[in-house]
Amino acid sequence: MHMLTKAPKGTRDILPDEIYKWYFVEEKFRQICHQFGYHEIRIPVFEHTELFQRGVGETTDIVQKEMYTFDDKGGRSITLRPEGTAGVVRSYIENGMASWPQPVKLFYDIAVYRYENVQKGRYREFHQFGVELFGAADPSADVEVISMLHLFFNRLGIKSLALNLNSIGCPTCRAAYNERLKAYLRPKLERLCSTCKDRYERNPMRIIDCKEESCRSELVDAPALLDYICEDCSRHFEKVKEKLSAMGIVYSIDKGIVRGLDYYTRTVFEFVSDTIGSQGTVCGGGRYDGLIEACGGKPTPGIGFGLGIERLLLQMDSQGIVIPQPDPPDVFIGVIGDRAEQFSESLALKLRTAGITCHKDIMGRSVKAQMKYANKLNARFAVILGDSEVESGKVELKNMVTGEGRDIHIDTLMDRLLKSRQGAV
RNA sequence: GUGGGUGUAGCUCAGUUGGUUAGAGCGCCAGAUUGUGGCUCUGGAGGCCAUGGGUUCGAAUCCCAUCAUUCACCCCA
Repeated sequence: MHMLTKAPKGTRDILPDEIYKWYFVEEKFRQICHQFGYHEIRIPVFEHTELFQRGVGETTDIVQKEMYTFDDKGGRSITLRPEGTAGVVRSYIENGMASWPQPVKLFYDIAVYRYENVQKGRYREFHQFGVELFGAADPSADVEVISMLHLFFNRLGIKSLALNLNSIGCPTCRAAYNERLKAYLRPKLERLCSTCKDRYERNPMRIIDCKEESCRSELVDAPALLDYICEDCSRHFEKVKEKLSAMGIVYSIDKGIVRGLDYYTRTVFEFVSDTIGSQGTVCGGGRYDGLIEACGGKPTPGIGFGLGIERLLLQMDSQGIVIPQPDPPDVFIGVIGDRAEQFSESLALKLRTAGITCHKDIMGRSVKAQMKYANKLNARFAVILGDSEVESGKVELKNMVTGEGRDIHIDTLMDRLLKSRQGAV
């Protein structure tokens, strides 16, 4: 197939026969956000490249090799957003949200862009729900965010996502840990892979995450960050766990969660599926108490998550969750002849004005073809308008499910259609 | 960036040891006597057999390359 008629790698069309699923989860997400006090923010698709370099982190894969970056005609370096947090943080600072009533709770529903090789559940353009909560340092904030996700998944009927939890400490205890880790690794340094040698200086913590067999074997008794976090961080984490348990939210500790973004602090978490392929992380999030300051704002605690919509839908599909399909059209108006054509156009407008979903023939087809079309549309009723109907004012209102027809006066059509929605035909 | 699988109609797929004009089902359009859908029947449209080379008298079929797609590694949502 030619390039001209082929969507770029990693992108896809969401067609009408699928879009109702998107509407459904989007609506559920909006609902729950409003219930938890979040307001929607819409941010640009692109930002200055420096924002992501700073806000996501220079050592991350996202910044090092996955960004869609280009120079605009004014010579500025621009990048398509690879995630939502950085843009929202920028907006928080730019719009002086520090002087809004605290905490500031925002949510978004966006497309994001990463140059990666595609596979199941991974695309170059994909979609995320996300929230960002600014100004609340207390463990209550962590727990509220997680409980919101818990409720969201429950409402969608999703049962089998595992919640994994970790704490990656604060800059202070992490620095101490990094020294400890480096001391552990120093004699083994030569046997680590090349990326890990690089990480050793820049971000040793991420070596823990390396999947290379050679590195893994060197790491078997490496110190785990969670065992070395400072007293404050530890107390914070204990509170989070305690509160989750009190709310009956089941979790497990995964000391391996490091998060790909540099500015995460303390609580990090994931909701993971084992039924949607090897890319099972449906939602990932955590606390980023250093990020706002790093981006030029006043020191402000923050916490949030990103939730992959494609993966969410994959998960629902893998569980056999049926999303309700949109209501079929109320009525199809078939037309024969010029006089009826005029009449039917006015009638259709009148019905539509009253909120009735009404389709009519605009192809000039035979009655038979029009009825076939009405059937494909799944219309609940059909009427045919010809000269005799226009003259007499009587039409046959045909129930397309039962096949029964009944003669009615055209002036009562609207009323009957409205009533039929309540089950009375 | 690295591996494996797959490329034939809008979709799902047949296509024999290489042998005339490449098929089916679904979908689309039209018809089966007057102005009525679903079931059935008939007909029609729709293919550079991914692309480019090669082998051969002859290639959808065999070989090579490229591209696309898909799964996986890595990483992440």
